[in-house]
Amino acid sequence: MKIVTWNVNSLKVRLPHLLGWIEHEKPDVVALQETKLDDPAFPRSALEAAGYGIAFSGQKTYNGVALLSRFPLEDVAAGIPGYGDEQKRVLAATVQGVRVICVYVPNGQSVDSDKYRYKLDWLAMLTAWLREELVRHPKLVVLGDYNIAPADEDVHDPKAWEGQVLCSEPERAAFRGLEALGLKDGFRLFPQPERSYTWWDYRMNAFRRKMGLRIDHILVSEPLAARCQASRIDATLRAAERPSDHAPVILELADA
DNA sequence: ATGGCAGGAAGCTCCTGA
Repeated sequence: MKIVTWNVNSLKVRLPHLLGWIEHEKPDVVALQETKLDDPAFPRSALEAAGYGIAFSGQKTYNGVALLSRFPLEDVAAGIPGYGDEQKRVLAATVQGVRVICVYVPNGQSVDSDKYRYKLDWLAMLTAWLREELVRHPKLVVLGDYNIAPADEDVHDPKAWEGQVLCSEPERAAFRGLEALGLKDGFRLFPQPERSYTWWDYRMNAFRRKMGLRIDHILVSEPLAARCQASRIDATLRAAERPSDHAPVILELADA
């Protein structure tokens, strides 16, 4: 099973990119973030015509998550239970016996902002929920835009980013807290090229200058880690016309 | 110290992203 995550930064704008890419890459499961579409505007027919079952939880202008799957999406659920968050950032479904949770972690804006506080609170709620989910669903994948670069090797200029949002120690501690639940960073299960990033600022020719961060991740529970065969970032789309500022991350899982 | 770029909604500018 090939599973991917991609922050599309507007599904309306990126639908042609997505359709072309899934036709070429043929993923089985796709987790999308920042669809920025209210549910009635979701491009349902185009994605169904491409051969995917779909689930989505969207809102106008901001946030919005979706799951596409070539296999049936079962037990679809949006949001973190018991957490009254109006922002559409979480969508879960079971695919082929694997619980798949798509997450769009808050950005945080800057470490001295209210949004940073919200980000850390949100991550604490996510972690508490996933601890329970792992009991119910030992085969668990949590993938999406985490808005956290877990280590200095995930940052093009660690000195410049030290202590900044996306790289700050409390955010990294929250990421380690997820790992402490038994979740593994799927990308790092395999040798990877240096300067592997998933996001590059639109400004200052950051992509061409390889000034990126690795902030999109696919975490897998231990039973699934044993089934992982490969993982990579596909940066080709970042060089396209009107690109998303994020690149897809791909994980290949052996059949059970 | 600031802006750079992009998308969306609104409406001739601002908010958010990361």
